[in-house]
Amino acid sequence: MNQECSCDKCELKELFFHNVTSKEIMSLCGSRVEKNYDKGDCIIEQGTTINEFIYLKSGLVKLYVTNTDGKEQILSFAKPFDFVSLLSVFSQNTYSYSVMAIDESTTCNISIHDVKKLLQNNGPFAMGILEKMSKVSDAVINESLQIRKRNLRGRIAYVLLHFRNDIYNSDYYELPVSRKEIAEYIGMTTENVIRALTEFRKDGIIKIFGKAIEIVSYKKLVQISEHG
Amino acid sequence: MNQECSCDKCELKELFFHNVTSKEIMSLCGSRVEKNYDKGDCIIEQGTTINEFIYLKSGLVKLYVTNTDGKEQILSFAKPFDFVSLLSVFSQNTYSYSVMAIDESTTCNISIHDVKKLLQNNGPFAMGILEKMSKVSDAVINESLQIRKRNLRGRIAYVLLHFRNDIYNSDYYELPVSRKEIAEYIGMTTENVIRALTEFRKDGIIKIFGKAIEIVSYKKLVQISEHG
DNA sequence: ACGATGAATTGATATATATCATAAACTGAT
DNA sequence: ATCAGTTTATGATATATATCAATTCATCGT
Repeated sequence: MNQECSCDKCELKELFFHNVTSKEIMSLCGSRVEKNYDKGDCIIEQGTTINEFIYLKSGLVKLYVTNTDGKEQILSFAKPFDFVSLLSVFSQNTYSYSVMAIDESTTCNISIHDVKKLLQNNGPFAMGILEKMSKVSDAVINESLQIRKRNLRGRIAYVLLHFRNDIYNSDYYELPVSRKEIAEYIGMTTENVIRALTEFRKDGIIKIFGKAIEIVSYKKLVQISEHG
Repeated sequence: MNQECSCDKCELKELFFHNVTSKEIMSLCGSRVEKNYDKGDCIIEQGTTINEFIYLKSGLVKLYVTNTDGKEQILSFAKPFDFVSLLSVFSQNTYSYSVMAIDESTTCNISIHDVKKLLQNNGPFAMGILEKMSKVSDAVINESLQIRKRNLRGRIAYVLLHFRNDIYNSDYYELPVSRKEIAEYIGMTTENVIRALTEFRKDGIIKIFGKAIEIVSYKKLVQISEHG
């Protein structure tokens, strides 16, 4: 809460606002708050009022919407340096999706009012935000298209590669999500997610130890992702 | 090309940039070009360099990507006041999707360089763009989620209602797209799109005269859209 | 250590959707 | 008016996915 301001040392600063001087960033410091979340903690709840601009300093989160029938659809997984409260911030008063930590996470929260004030007065800062926002939206939309054009096996391969390449950079990793959550992400049933994983295991493409995955044949996984 | 500048009279101006003075908009006028397109004309081709900021003054367009296997996925339909070259403009050098007129359309094109220059110097203008961009991205993402959670019948009902409510504001309208394009939009086959339409017709929910659709029972269509 | 709850798994079956084949209706160019 | 190509339409069949049921496995709190 009242921590010593350390924004000028923040390793995230330049990534976001590479056109903005240290001094300008510092001006946000007064209202800046860091928050820690455990796995499973809710960071943003769909429907609540937006009054902070939130980005992820460390950890991993899922963005999802809850439908009227109670079912959840996962929009995207966000990793550090991704703005978490990005998509709706400038167009709506309330969040149209929820965000939950799927790993221990730290966010940096800034009063939306202060961000807007800075935007008005600082062109390069505005450009930085626009660029980042454009990138994040693009990524979410592209992800959705990628998933939609694949069948079950292709979708599972795509997800495994997504974690491999975009999150963990390793052929061995712990899935940060349940089979059910993978199902909610790719729009298929939990049972079929499990069946596809089992198939891949039986074909020697991956090894499975509970939540841990080892990619044995990266090549085959890419092929399945691309051609079903 | 060299038309008399009439931006101050442009009815679109205030919708986009309600915080920006007439004078500021005028500063863009030098590089502003209007272009007309016939139905079927390509406005933006996926992969080409982005050097203009394009928005739709009148008409109707489809945004789509062409996959490596030649198949097309329709992202969204855009109507006047929607930015057409929006999503990638600030994050990429080339378009990641194509835009085609599906009705006679007019666009207003502004040099992207000039827009960026104005953004740097004009906070309220930047805020206006941010808001609009946020809204458009939100809409595209939401559309995708809406479609994904429905089955064939629900998707068709959703699409018919989309044209009804968001584009034509009438229970009777001419579909601006082929059955194949509807299929590319909702991610199902052309045959099944046709079958669903036929079913609705046989059930007395809609009437079909070629491309023309008459919604007979709005209520039932909503019900199908919501509960399959 | 215990039971309780939810997660992962597997199989049998039902359902939805895709594919393939065919034909009629429509469209545009000559 | 005619032909070629495309769109719309319909049926038969194959395939993919969902649903339902039952079981094991893991995890959490008392």
